[in-house]
Amino acid sequence: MSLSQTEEELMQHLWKLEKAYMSDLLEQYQDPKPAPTTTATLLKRMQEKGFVDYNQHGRSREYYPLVKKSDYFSKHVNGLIKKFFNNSSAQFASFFTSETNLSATELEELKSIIEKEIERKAQ
Amino acid sequence: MSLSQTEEELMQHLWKLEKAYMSDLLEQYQDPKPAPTTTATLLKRMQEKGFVDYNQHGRSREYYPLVKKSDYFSKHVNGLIKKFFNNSSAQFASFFTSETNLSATELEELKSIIEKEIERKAQ
DNA sequence: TATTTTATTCTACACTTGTAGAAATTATTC
DNA sequence: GAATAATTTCTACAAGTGTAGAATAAAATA
Repeated sequence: MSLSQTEEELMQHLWKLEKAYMSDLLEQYQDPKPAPTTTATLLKRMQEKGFVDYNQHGRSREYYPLVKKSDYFSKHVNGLIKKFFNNSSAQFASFFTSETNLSATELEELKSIIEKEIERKAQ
Repeated sequence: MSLSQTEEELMQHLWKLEKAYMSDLLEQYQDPKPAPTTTATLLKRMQEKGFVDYNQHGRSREYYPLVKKSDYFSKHVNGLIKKFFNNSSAQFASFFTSETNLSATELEELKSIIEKEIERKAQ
C-alpha cells in the first residue's frame, strides 16, 4: 500500500516535525489550509496503511512517522530506475546528469562526492 | 493530468513499440494478460488525457505516444527532487550516489560523464 | 454470403482519493 | 460548572482507477 498525493504531502510535514499534534500539522500548511477533519481523515488512513502511529497524550495524539523519509524516497527512486531504465542505475545517473540543470558548482560538488565514493569502494 | 499506474505501464509498452495496434500492445503483457476491453478503456482514457493519439488504418487504430518518455521521466525526477530535496538537484545527486549501489566501473563512468558535462558548461 | 474474429464503445461496479459537515468527546477557560 | 475550543469518528459524496461484460461494428475467413 502506498501514499496518495495529499497523504504524501502530509507525511512530508510529519517528517519535518518528527512528531506532531494535529494543530502542529495544520500550521504547516499554506493558506488555504485544509479543514481539520480532512487532515484527521488522512491521518487515520495513513495509520491504517501503516505509515504513521501515535501516542495518546492526554486528550489528543502525538503522531509520528513509521517509515523513514530516506527509505520511502529510495523506494521511489528505485521504482523509477526500474521502470524507466531497465533497472540500470548507471544509465539513470547518466541521464540525470545531462538532463537536469546542475550548475557548474553543483557539478564540481557531485564530482567530488563521486571521487570520495570511489575512494570508499577501493578500501 | 497524469497517468495512473496501469496507464503508465501501458505507456511503457507504447514507448517501446513507438506505434502499435491493440493486438501488439496486448502481446507485450505477461500472462495473465488484461482483457482487451480493459486495454481499450485505458487507451481511451489516455487519449482523453492527451498522452496518446492514433491513426485510423482501415478497420483499426495505430496508436502512438504524444509525450516523449524522456520528458515524462524528467518531470517525474524533477517532482521527486522538488518534494524530497527542497529543489536541490545537488542534494539529490549526493543522496543518489551514496544510496544506490553503483559499481566501481559505473562510478568511474559517471565521473567521466560529469567531467564532460563540466567541460561543456565551460564553453 | 454466413460465420468467426477483432476492435471499439457503453455500461457497470467496487475501491481509492480528496474533501469536509455533523456529531461526539474531551479539554480549557471564564 | 457552563461555554468554548480542539480533536476525533462517522458519514457522505464526487472523481478517478482497475477491471471487464454486453453490445456493436467491421473485417477476415470458410
